[in-house]
Amino acid sequence: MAEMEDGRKPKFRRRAEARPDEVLDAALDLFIEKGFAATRVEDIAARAGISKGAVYLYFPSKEKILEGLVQRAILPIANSALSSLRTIEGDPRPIMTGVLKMLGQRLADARLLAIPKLVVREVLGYPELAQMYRREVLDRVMPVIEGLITQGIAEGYFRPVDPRLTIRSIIGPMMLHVVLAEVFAIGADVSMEQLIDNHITILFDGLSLSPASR
Amino acid sequence: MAEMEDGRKPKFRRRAEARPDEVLDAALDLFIEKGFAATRVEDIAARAGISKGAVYLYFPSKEKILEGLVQRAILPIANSALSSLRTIEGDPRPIMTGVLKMLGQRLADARLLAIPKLVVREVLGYPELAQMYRREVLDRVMPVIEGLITQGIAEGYFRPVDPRLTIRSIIGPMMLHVVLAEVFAIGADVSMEQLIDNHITILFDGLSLSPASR
Amino acid sequence: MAEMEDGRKPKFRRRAEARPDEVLDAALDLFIEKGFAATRVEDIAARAGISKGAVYLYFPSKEKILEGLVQRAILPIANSALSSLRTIEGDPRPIMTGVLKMLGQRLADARLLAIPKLVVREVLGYPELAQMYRREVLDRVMPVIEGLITQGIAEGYFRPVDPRLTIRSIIGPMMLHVVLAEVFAIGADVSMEQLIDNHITILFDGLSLSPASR
Amino acid sequence: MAEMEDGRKPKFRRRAEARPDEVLDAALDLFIEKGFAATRVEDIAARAGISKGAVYLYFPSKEKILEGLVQRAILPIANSALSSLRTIEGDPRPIMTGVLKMLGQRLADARLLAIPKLVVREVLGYPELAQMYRREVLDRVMPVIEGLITQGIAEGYFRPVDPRLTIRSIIGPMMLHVVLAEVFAIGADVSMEQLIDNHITILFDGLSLSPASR
DNA sequence: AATGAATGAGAATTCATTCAT
DNA sequence: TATGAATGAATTCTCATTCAT
Repeated sequence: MAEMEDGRKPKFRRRAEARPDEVLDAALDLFIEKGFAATRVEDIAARAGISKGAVYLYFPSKEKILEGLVQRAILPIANSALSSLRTIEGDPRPIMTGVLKMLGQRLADARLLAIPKLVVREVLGYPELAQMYRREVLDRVMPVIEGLITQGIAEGYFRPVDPRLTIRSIIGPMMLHVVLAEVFAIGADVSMEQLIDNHITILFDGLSLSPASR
Repeated sequence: MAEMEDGRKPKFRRRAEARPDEVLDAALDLFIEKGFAATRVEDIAARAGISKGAVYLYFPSKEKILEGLVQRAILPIANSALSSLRTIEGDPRPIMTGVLKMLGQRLADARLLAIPKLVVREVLGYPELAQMYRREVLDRVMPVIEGLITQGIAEGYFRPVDPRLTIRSIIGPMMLHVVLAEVFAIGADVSMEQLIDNHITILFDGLSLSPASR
Repeated sequence: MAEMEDGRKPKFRRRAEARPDEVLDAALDLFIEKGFAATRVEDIAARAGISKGAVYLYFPSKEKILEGLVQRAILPIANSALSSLRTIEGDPRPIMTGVLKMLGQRLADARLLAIPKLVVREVLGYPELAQMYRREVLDRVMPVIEGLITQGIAEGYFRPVDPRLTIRSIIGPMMLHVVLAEVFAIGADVSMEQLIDNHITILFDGLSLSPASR
Repeated sequence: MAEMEDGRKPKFRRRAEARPDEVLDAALDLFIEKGFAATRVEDIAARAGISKGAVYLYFPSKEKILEGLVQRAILPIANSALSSLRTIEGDPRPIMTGVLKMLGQRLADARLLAIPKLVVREVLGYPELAQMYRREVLDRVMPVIEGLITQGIAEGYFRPVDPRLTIRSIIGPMMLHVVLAEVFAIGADVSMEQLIDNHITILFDGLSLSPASR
């Protein structure tokens, strides 16, 4: 399509409105692979198929690429099903189960997972990244789950636990699973689905065998 | 020499064998504060009260300081009460509760927590760090907890869950709590004790209100 | 096309031959403001209201813009009243006074003054600029003034001074005034007119109070 | 002295307290020759006989080298004979003549002259340089000369001229001479001494031939 | 003629590591 | 042992210039 008759690669590709996104894609790959600090702007450029200078046409600094990456990832979350979730009457457990499975799917997508990983890794150098992530993602998602808990308690489905703390009991296991797998290569053979199934049982009904079933 | 007539601090610890440890202490402080990459060897030296060159008398490279830090932190864990824990007969729940509280205490100690944080953050650049941490810490601690679960199931205290997955349900909430607090400044007002209490209830008895208590 | 229904400025001067001049105008403004090195070709283009690429249609390099600027400023000087000044008989002092006042006026015009300032500032990088300025301006103007001096001496109006050196005594004060004001912000409240009046008195009659007037 | 037995150049030269000065010397040479912008830090290092990195041991930035250069040049001026000049009674003309000759000598020293040249050339980019030079040099020197004029007027030696303007008539010619010679290569064959002699005549007694001497 | 995306050489600065003392 | 001056590779960012459209 862009090949030239004489076989040379076209040196310029103009009016590429997709460029910033291509840069972000390249950067994400490399940040995942080597981390932010260890990735050179030149590497990003090379992977995006453009020159070093061209990167600076779209992003004023390497740091802004990181920011752009987080921003781009965050946008769709605002519109996600999750954040618009408003529980109606009735048992919140099926909904909560659904939410967990959805989160599980997202965490299984490497390019989606890469963003919070980046944020966590780079928080010391770029604390505003974590603030942004918190504001746009956590502050939207966590209240929804807390709402489910609160409602479940009010309607007599759940024990009178502290919703803010309970959210950690709900999500934490998935997070630990990711950390073990990604950082320590532990449990790579275990699927997120299995984990969620096992976890939901414990979460809702407890680890203890009820005296009745003994 | 130690006369201090001139008012300067006497140079105690000449040829002190504690030097490497002082370097590690200094490094730990700085790695916590600014991260590995952003910490200069000169900063470490300054905080340790020695010269830049002297650091290299004890550690052949900056990277080896990081390694030394993890190694030093890991040693006592091998000998810790936890890893030598062998459950006797009977209900494993009190023991498990004790283990969680002990972990909670450790996570509350910034200098102890700093090590896994470092490992997580630097895993891309120094994967051998994570391997070491896994081998020395996780591979010792996790089987103990898994053992408790397995035993609990065998003795009829616990539901027949998957022990390897269940460990994530047990520890995960504490980890998420740490991440939320440390990275996103969420829930700084919540104490680890409160979290553990809330979590233990759910963990053992489930979120659901048992039909009996309704 | 020139309808302006959309409210945008119509692009008058299509293919205008005035373009190079507009580029020079823009460049002069910016060179005055920030200096040659600190001015980007893109800035010049923006101020000239054209694209970066278009600048290169008129000037093959940034350096040639500088050259063009000096050249353009120099042309009218060759044809100026000054250079065609041929002293007639009689007292050269009124003429010399007139010349000084004219120079004073020119130095007060920022855009005119900018050219020698540029030449002086950029002489190290572009010595040919200084040569050009010398050839076209100084080598035309200085002999005229020297001629006035020589004639004044010959006709008995002036002391038998060295005309080549004396020209420095005539023009120097004005130049120092400009440097003090422009570079060091000294004497911004003093007008060139005042300076010239004060200077002419001294120049013609000396600082010393004549014995007669004592 | 520093030669090694095997003939290799010594790589390190330690505890050189003269280093900053050597860097400034090297920088001055290069700034004179090529200007500030066109001089690379690496060039300075090479000429100072050290590595690029070593320059940054002594100066935190290229800009600070420039600043240091001006600062170093300025220091002795505060203690110079000129600034401590306090006229006693009597004819100020011999003193003024002496001052002019002293200034003339200074302007003839290329390394001394280089500083104000630098300041003038770089004022746009580093206006604080000009402020410093003004504060430390001009604001000390100019009042002294103005004082001479004022005193000369008060004691009846000088015409009632404006001292602030007259200082331009006194110094300006020397400055123009320098500019013509340095920038435009005009009058390289004329010595500063000749200029001063010619100028002093005009300055004190005027260009005009007094009617008496006609 | 005109555009502006793209290039790439170049320069300042940093810092882990070395080594003369 | 200890120092800290010195090194130099590495990296970010800039901008004059080119050229496909």
